[in-house]
Amino acid sequence: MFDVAAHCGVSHQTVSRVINGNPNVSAKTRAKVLAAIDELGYQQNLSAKALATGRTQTLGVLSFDSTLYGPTAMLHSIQVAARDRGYRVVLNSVEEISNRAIAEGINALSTSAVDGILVIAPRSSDESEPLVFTPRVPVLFREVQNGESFAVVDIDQRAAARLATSHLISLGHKNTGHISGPASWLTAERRADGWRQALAEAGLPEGPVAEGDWTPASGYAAAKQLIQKRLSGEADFTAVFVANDAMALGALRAFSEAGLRVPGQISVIGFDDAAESGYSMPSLSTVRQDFDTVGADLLEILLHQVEQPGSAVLTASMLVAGELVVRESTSRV
Amino acid sequence: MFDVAAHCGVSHQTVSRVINGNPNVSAKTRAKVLAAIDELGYQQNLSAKALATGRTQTLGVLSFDSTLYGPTAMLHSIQVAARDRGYRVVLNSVEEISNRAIAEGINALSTSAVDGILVIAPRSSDESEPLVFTPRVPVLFREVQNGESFAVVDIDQRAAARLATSHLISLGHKNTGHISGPASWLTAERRADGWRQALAEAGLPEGPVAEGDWTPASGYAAAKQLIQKRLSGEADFTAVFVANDAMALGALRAFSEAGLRVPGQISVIGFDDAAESGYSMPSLSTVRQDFDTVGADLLEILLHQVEQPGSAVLTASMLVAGELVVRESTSRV
DNA sequence: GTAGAAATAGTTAGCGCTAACAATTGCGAT
DNA sequence: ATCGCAATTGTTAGCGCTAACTATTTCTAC
Repeated sequence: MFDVAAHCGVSHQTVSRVINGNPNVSAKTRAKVLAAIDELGYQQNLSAKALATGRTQTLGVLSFDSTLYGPTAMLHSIQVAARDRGYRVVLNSVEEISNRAIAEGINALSTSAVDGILVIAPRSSDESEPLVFTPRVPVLFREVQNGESFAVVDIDQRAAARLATSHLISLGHKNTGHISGPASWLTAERRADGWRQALAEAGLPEGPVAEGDWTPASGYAAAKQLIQKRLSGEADFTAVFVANDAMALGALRAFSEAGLRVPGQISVIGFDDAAESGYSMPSLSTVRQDFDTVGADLLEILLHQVEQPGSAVLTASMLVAGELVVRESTSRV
Repeated sequence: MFDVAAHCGVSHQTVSRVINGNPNVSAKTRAKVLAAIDELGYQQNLSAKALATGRTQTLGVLSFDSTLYGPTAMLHSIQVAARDRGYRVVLNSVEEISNRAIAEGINALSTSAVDGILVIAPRSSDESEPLVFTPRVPVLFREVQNGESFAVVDIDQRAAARLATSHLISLGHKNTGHISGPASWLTAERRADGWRQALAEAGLPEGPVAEGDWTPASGYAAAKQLIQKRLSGEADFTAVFVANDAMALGALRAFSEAGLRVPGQISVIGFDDAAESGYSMPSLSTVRQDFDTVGADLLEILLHQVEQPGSAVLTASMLVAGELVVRESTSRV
């Protein structure tokens, strides 16, 4: 910066003013400085700026170590939203779904010179050890455990699961099973909850449940378990709500291999509306999650706290509704 | 840091030494300082450290704006590898596949206080405008255009595509079509190239080609085009090499709707080995890409340049082979 | 007991930038 | 021509840290 200043005979402060768009610089000087910057290929040192201002124009995002559809789609939305708002993104991810891992991840990010932290990593259903961390910057969660009072913006998982289940019920299904995500995930728990609620509201019994790990392979295995229960007479069902599309795709194959026609004998509905879901055979009915809206809202709220530090922290939760997408895999009984 | 020093009656430099693991501190002093740090909840200011040392322990990753399997899997691998090596990751992504966008992305990252930059964004097949940027830090590419002399580590796209095509040829297919990725992607071009090479080596003619955009929807549409050509007698084929699994899934549906049995009448092979591919009906033969190896190798080379700045820049390209995964969608003629 | 080396701790300067204030310039009104 | 005010530009200090040096203590060998 001093080089640039020397090169065109002004003070370093004037250069700083030009770079930061300060209006109190004459057009002539500005042009001169700009030319010198260009000529010398000068680039601002962000560390020094951060040290002087205490702001880094960088947000930390704590995500989850996986290539699952949900987390990656969420990350992508956030990143685009952050860039639109002029913020950089530092990425960190947890390997494990637990409060301890999340607290560690937040701490790691908070030493990373960020102005705020967004936690989009899935939360654990284990609420025995509370999440404790000492935030130096605003922290915003996409998902919170019951009883936590952090601000949240998320898809309304429970309501969306109820929507899917109600769709099955409206088609006349009296016996609906569920293939859930891992019990350790809060999201899995909430989707299972929504399924249970919808059945209870309709006065219907809960069908058989099997647990998967979100992968197609696990959905395939879980569906086989359900089929086994059916064959053994332990439990019957004519419809299944699967907690994500990837597992639903695996389940479709398991049903097909068992000679059960979908939707003829079994209706299947998934969750996510992944790109593939419209092209399976049969194509998959599902619930679409609008990650872009959630990402934009999360960022909006976090930046509000970052940019107006004094203002009240929003604790009201904003829940975005899921959207039912009906395709071929569900039909009347 | 001065607070911590005052709190336990040492100099700030001693605190700095403790934090940075300098051995010239007595065990007693170290314990005292550590206790004070803990008590005061002190956290190091990364910006100040970066300013003083000129190093940030942060790498910039330039990715591509999408939720496509390849880019997200690659990003994930890199991020894990970087964390293992003690580096933070700043994420930036291009919206468009072009040299101009990549150069802009690199420049944006290079002002972001990073020690090195990894470009995993797909490259354009348009080589008319060369990629120009002024690196202040080491930059490593996953993919380079012909004639560029930057270091590269990548899956050997051409060889992997040849592998897939040779598999079809070895099953006796004399007429193999191709559903390609967007012509603007270098990767798509190279996969198409591999397909062409394999056919040429076997002395077979090139079957019909249709272009997609990597999505299942586009694969479905492209397959319909091929089917149309078949019906009109314009071109016949008994096998198709599809440039990624997502499009292949769409193609499977298109063939099924047209009453063409896979693999009975048409063999289909994809590329990627996405999680879903083992559970489609029929399950998809494909070529697996080992992103973890590529990610780890990329990081290795970049960090070598970052940490030993004087050393020779590796320009030799390391190409990782794809692995053939044979499932149900391919069979003998 | 003492010299001398080794281990440990403290002091000073400066990384590149911005905030706050001080100094200069330009320009219209008198 | 002179004044006063606004528009510009310059000066100084300091953000929190580490590098390089200097000072002190501790230990060993004689």
